[in-house]
Amino acid sequence: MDKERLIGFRKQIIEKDFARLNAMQFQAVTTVCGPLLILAGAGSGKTTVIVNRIACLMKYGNAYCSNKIYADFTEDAEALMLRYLQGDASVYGEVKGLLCVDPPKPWQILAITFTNKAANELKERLVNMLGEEGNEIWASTFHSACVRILRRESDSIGFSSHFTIYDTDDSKRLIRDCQRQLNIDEKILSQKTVLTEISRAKDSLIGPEEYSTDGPRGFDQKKDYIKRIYTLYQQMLKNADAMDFDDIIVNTVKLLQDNPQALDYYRQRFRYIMVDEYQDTNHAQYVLVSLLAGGHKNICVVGDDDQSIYSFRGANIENILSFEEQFDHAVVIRLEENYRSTGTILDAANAVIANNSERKGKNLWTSNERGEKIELHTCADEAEEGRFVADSIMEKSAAGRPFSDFAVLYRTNAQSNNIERALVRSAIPYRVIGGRRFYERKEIRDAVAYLAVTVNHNDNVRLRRIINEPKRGIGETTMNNVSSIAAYLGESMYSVMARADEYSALSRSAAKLKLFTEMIDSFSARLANGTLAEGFRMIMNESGYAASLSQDEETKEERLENLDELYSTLARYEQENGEEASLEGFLEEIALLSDIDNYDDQLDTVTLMTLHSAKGLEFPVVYLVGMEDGLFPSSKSFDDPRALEEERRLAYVGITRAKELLCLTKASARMQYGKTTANPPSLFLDEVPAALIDDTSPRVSAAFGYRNNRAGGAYGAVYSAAGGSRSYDYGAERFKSSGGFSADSFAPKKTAVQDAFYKPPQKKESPAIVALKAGDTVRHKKFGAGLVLSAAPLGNDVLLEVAFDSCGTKKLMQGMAKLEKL
DNA sequence: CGCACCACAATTTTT
DNA sequence: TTGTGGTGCG
Repeated sequence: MDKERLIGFRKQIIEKDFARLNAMQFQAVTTVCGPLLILAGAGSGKTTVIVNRIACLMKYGNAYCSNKIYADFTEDAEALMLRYLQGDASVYGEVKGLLCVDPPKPWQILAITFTNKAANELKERLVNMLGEEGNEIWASTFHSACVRILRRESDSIGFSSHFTIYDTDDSKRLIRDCQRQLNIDEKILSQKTVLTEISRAKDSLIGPEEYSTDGPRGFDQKKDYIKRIYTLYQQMLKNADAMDFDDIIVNTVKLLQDNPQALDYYRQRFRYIMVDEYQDTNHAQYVLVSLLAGGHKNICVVGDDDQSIYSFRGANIENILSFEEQFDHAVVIRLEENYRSTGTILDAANAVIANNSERKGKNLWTSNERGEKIELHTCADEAEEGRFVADSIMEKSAAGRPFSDFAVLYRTNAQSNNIERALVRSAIPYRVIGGRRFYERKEIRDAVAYLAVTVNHNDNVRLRRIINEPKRGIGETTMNNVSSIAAYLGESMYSVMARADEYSALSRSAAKLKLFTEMIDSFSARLANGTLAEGFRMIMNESGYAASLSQDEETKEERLENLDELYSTLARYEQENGEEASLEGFLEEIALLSDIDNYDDQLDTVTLMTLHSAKGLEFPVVYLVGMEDGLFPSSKSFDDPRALEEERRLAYVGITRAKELLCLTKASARMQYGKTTANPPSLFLDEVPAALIDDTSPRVSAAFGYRNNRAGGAYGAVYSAAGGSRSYDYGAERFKSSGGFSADSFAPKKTAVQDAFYKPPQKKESPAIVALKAGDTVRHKKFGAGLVLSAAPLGNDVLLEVAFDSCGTKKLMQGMAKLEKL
């Protein structure tokens, strides 16, 4: 009937449905046809837009930008629409046909993020909004989406469907093996160089054959070496039925390029594609996205060129800068209203980033209040910097902020040390994200290697890793012999080991080798009998690995606890996946897992992490420490303007993490690599308008140094008495998994039967908090005896002020401090 | 083959 | 300062 009226109604209904969005967000949500670039400034509600855009697609298809109508527009229909418009949701089922134009099935939507955490959050929000249908949307990382595709299409790419994924550490080992096999000295060419060079080549979709040996001045010997290593490396991966992270993308691209049916299938399948953090994509990922979007052309990318901080890893900022040239008829929408930070913080961020030239240009604004000035504090050295931060946190926490409000961000992981030390002294609960990650720990990698070899006997890198761990008297030479024989016969190392007695070169260790493969065989065979977690326990016990860990008194507790953690992760995985659970599946999941994925914002602790890890997060109070030239910006960026711009983007990321308060600190002198250096103030400090800064540094010229104004400097004086305690383990203690994987039960009795060894972890009860009041005397593990001056309840804990005989008055959280009442 | 000792290097790292 | 990896001896 009246087409215009129907379309008008439709638009009104959609507008009402998304009325919570601002104008730009609304546009971004409803522009669903064709290429779209959403430039989303920090804190501009990017995730909200992504979630709502998908919801909009599911509910209305492309109704907002289409004139199609699939139903008769009767008077009844008009009445229904009116009712719906007035808020009567019960008629949705009846009006749906009128509102919706070609809605996609949930599995036709592909939403790509960079971290598992982001993917899971997205999924969760989609399920909240759309119900169970949300679960069927492909919301995943580049890597897991590609793995899914590759496993399905494994026949056509020459891998098995259960190929192994090698992470950076595995890759490094393999590179080392290749280098040794080719007799290329690591002094001439470091593994690191080779690895980044190969990775860079893969990012650019350059295979070993095409890899050029030409440098700027013709033939380049190093490049020739790299080409040879690259070739062998790929061969070895293939033999091990393994792919590294880059291969996962590269092989998917290859599959789509070489296999028209596959390309066609996935183009049909993914009608709508969204890519988050587009500024971080590399060339291979760009090609992948273009291939997939080549059919429907419904490609929406979201990103912020000002937050591109991963170019050192191959991210290509050009992808986002020239999106409009790469995708015809692309629409660009800018989200510039910031909902996160105070005006002051935002002004600072804008002022800093304005110094960059390689950018799309964008000006964030906010209607939030101005807020407080940005605090700048100069400290004498890094220890004082830590104390300043700890003290400031203590003060604000006493005023009622939970510890989870605070984040301390730094340029390099090494900087966490001083901060940790100071936080421990004040008994402030904290956790460090990144640094040495859980899955990078030796015992975890070993344990995982056992599982990997049990599942895939051809996993040579992992096989070599555990063959002599614990000691089985099988060394490098033996394994090299095995490897040569295997290469010569074209068989796997594992099968050569299983028949070791047939080869004279292996005669001396044949028995040991056979014993090992028989053990692994028996693991594989028995794995089907019980739960995976039990299987893990069995493997750890019978391989002797768990027992070997308990040999070292120094480290056994922590390491066994880490095994506990892995056991729990496996048990949890099993619980979540039920029938579907498999060891292969578990290994894949953890191969694609990162540290930030485990970041739990529910815990009431201060968070310490690098600026890089902080991207995507926000905190009410942010400390940006080490604002010094040479540290941040890093000295390595001094002679490269592009690198310096990336550092500046990093500063921008850091500043925009803060919601309410931002505090910048620097130290006049800092111990780096065992030497004390004096770094000038960071270039970026000058770029923040002075009017936004409140400088609380001690009022003596920093040039005179720490010694000269010790007496006058507030912190120098207060803290000079606080020396002493070197150990700083109890702050972290709280975050170790507790109890269960009892160290004692791992006593090295190798013959005893398994069961006694590896007990699944159990929760330890937290010690009851004894009521303390002013006047009580207490004993502290490190500080000794002291008198309680005050006790004030704070959250679930009690803030104590204690005068210690040995080191003066300290503020402590009772729950953290393990005090003994005397 | 295993262990002890010394040399050396050392941003950032979503997968 | 920290951690890793190579070398050389028993």
